[in-house]
Amino acid sequence: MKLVVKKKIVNSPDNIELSTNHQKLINATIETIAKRGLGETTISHVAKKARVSQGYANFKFKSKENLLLSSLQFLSDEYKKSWSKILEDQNISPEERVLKIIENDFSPKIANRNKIAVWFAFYSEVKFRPSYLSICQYQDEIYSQQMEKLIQEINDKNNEKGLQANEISETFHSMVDGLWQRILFDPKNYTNEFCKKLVKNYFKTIFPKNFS
Amino acid sequence: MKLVVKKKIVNSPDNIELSTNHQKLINATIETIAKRGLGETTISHVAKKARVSQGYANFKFKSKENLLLSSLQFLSDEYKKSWSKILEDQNISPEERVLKIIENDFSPKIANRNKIAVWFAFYSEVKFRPSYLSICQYQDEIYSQQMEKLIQEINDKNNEKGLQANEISETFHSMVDGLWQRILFDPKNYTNEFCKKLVKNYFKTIFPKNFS
DNA sequence: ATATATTTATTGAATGATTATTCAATACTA
DNA sequence: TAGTATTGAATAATCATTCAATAAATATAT
Repeated sequence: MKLVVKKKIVNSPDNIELSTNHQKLINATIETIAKRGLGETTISHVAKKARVSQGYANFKFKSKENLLLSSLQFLSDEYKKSWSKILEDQNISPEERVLKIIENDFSPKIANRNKIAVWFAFYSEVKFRPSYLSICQYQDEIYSQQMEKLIQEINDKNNEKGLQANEISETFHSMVDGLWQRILFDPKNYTNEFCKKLVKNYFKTIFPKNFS
Repeated sequence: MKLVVKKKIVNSPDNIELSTNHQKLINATIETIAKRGLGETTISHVAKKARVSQGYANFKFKSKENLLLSSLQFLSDEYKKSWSKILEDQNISPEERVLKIIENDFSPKIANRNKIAVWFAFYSEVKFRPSYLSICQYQDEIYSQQMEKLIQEINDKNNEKGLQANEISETFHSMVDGLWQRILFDPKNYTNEFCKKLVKNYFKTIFPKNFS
């Protein structure tokens, strides 16, 4: 009756057919939220998209809430992995590293309207669900810490403006969050390239010698 | 059975007892979203908080959707009024105007965790409800336009960095949105004063001569 | 190998709770 | 008295969750 596919192969978010049911359901959840919003996301929609029964989805994740939480965790891990790679890369100057982080933050894989809509769906619940908040906070915190360290390195070489690394890092971080929001609201004007340019220009203003 | 209060007096969001039923319901909606989130906001909760019957809330606004929309419009108008006042004020330099706008954007009345949570509740639906999007877009657009004009004035006097007014204005706008988000996530570290400082320092960096 | 037993994975229909919406009945006002 | 404002109980729809039934996979015995 049911299409039988090979199981337990890989987590491949892009190829739903090759994933485990666990991963299929998480991907389907993210796609459903991107398409309909959190409020209109039902177990039934998700199960249909993942090609499993409604009952199974609930059984596998114990509750809808747990499925949503797992999906947020997946998104967060995915993002973290992408910039961790940049930080692990050794032979590279802090300036280049900053530029690569900007490229990553506004790459189409990260900063597209679907993904951002999903992030905002979870953000909007952060005040009411401590479990969502802690995932988002944790991510923010390590990102901020790493970024501050990086900026400190640049600052040590060449700090004309007398600004603290912490301030620059917070400002940068806020800018990125704000620009993501603007991609959601007004993707025509806020293209990924335009956003990158704005952020790069911010660094040029702060460190004219380092970012030409 | 029901407490009778004087009607049709004033729109006073802070004193629910003195408002019209229309305004009472809008205030109650905003308070309920702030307390429980959009997903857990029911007509029944709102009606209870506004001290009217559930049926009446629906009758008055024709639908829940319409009540939510009216509440978003109210929030948007409230914000717009506060900065329009600053723009209308004549005898004032563009620099002072910018500073006043920053003060306003991070005043406790505007940038508190409850209000921001409500904004984010609506933001999260913007991709799926064109009516929400158009209210948010319209607000953003006029804010951006006015801000750009203001920065152009400053730029004309003293543009060391060779940056375009448009770019500075977009950067500023993104920073404000991003900082609001951070007040929601991490109010301990992102106090209103800290946010103001970050934004003011941005202007100092761009226009060192104008913002001392 | 083949048949059978046991365990695990998956289904889908039933349940019960929640909730927007309707509307006839009632209270209030002029 | 007529008209308007407001109620609250009934309705119908939606949905998360449960669970007995079935299918598939694996182990065991022949």
